[in-house]
Amino acid sequence: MSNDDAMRQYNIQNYRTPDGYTSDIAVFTIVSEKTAEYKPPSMTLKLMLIKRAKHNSEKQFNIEAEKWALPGGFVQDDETAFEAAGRELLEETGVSNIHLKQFGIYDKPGRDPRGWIISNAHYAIVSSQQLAQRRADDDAAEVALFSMDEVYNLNLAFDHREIIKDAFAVIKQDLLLTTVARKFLPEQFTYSELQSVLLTVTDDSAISSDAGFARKIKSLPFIEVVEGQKTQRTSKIPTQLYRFVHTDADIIKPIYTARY
Amino acid sequence: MSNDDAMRQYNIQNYRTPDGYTSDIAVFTIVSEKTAEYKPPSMTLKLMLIKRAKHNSEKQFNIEAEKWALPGGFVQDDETAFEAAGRELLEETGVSNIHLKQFGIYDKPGRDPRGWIISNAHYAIVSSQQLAQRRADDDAAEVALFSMDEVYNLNLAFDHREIIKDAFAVIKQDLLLTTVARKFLPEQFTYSELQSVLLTVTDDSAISSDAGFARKIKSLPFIEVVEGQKTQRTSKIPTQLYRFVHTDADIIKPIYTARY
DNA sequence: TTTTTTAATTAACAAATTGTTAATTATTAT
DNA sequence: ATAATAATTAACAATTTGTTAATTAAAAAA
Repeated sequence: MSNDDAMRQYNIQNYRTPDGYTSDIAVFTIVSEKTAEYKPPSMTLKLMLIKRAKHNSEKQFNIEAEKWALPGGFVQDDETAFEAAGRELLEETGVSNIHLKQFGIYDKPGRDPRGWIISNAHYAIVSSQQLAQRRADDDAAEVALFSMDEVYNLNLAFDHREIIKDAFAVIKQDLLLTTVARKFLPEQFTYSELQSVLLTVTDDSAISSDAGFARKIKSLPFIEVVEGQKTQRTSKIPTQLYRFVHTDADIIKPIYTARY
Repeated sequence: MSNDDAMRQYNIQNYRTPDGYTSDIAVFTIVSEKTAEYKPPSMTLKLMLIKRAKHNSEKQFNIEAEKWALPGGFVQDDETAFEAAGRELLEETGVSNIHLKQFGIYDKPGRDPRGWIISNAHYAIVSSQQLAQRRADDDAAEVALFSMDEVYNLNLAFDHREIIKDAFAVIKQDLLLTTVARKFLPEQFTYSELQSVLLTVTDDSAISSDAGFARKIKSLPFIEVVEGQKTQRTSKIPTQLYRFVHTDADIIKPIYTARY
C-alpha cells in the first residue's frame, strides 16, 4: 500500500482535529540604565507585551481585547512554529535575526475560547536598541516592557500568565546554564557587564562578588580575553574586554560535582 | 463583544488547520546487568521502540509499516498531549504512574505523509521490571529495547530519528542537571548504584572515581544518608543506603561558578 | 580454620580553588 | 595636587579536590 492509500484511509477516521496552531513569543530585553559616566550599568530584565486592540483591522471586536498578551499568531501550513515566531517578530517589532528558542506547549482543552487551539511558545532575546525601533501593527494597540514583578499585576489574555511564568523560569535557567547571556551583550564586554546580565536573574554571591567574578572570568573555558582591547565605558581606568569563545558544544556541569 | 461572537468571526477566516496532533513517547529504561553476587551492577540506558505492524486492527495496510517507531498516537480533544502520553503508555506497555516530561515539538511541513500533523514528544522513565510486563497492542507487532548505538542502525518511521536524537540529549542533560536519576533507582540506593546510573550518560572522572564519588555524595544537599540502613546487594561489606531529599525547588548551578 | 578476595570507606596529603579583605592602579573630576 | 572610583591584583586562610594508599567487613576458597 502506498502512503497515499494510507492517507485516504486515515482521512475517513473520525478524529477531531485542532482548530488552530499558534506560535507565541516571550520577547526579553535587558534595559540598561546608565546611572553616571564611568560606571557599570544597572540592568533589568524586561518582557515585551502588546495590548490587544479593541477592534481588529476589519473593525470587528477582537477576542480578549484590551488585555496584555504575548505577541504571536497562527502558524501557516508551510512553516514551522519556529519560523512563524521569526516572521511574527519581524511583523510585530521590525527586528530580524533574533535569538529564538522553543520552550513549551500549551494545549489544555478550553485554554482558548475560540476552540481547540495549540500554542507553541518561544522566547526571544532582543537588545533594547533593536526594540526601540519597534512599531505596532494592526492588531497591537500598544507595546510596553514590564519587569518580572510588574507583569504579575497585569490583566493577561488567555493562559499567558502561565506561559510567562514558564518563560521567566526558562530564561533564568538558560542564562545561568548556557552561554546565552552573550545575546544580551555586545560582542566584546567587560566582566562587570556580564556580571550585570547574570545578576538580573540570580543573587549568587560567587557572581555578585566583584573580586571573585573578575578573577573567575579569566579561567572560564568558554570566555576569552580580547588581547589589547580595553574600554572606558564602565570605569575611568581602562577595562579589559572579553568575548565568548565560538563553540557549538554546550557545557554540562553535573549537580553531583558542584560545590554547595 | 462576547467570546462567542469573536469565535464566529474567527471561524470565517480561511486558515488551514492542522490535520492531527500526536503525542509520542521516548520510553527510557536502564537495564541492569548483574555480573555476579556482591558486585555493583553494570547499567545500560535503553530506549523502547515498537515495530509498526504491516496491518492495523481493521486488516488495512499501516502507514510506515514494519519500521521501528516511538510509541504514541493521536491526542483527543478533551486531553493534553501530556495526558495522552500517559494514556498511550498505559495502553502500550500496561504501566501507569510513570515519570513523563515534554521535551520537543516536531512540526516541519511534510514530516508526516498523512498531512499536517504536529508531534509533541515526551520522554518517560520506566524501570525494566515494569517494562517486563509490557504487552503489545493491535498496532504494535513487536517491542524491543535498544542502546543509543543500536538505535541509529534501525529503519525508523517518520522523523523519529531526529526525535530520538533529541530525546537522548535531553535525558542525558536531565540526568546530570536534575535529580531525575532517582526515577531509575529504588527509593534507597548505594553510592555505586547512583554512580552506575550517571555513568550511562557521562564519563566525568569526578563521577567515575569511587573514592571521590563516595566522599562527595555525603555533602550533596539533595541526598541524605538513611541512618542505620545498609544493604549487601552490591558488596560483601554492608553498604550505606542513601535517598534523595524530597524537594520541589530545582538546583541551578551556574556554569560561571563551576570548576573546569 | 585460615587465607584470599573485594566493594566500600576512610585516611592522608599535596594541589587547586574559593571567600574575603585589603592594597594598588589608572584615570577623571574637583 | 587631591579626592574619588571601578578594575585589578595581592594575600592568605579555609575548603575542596585529585589521587593513592590503607582499612574494614564479609564471603569464598583453600
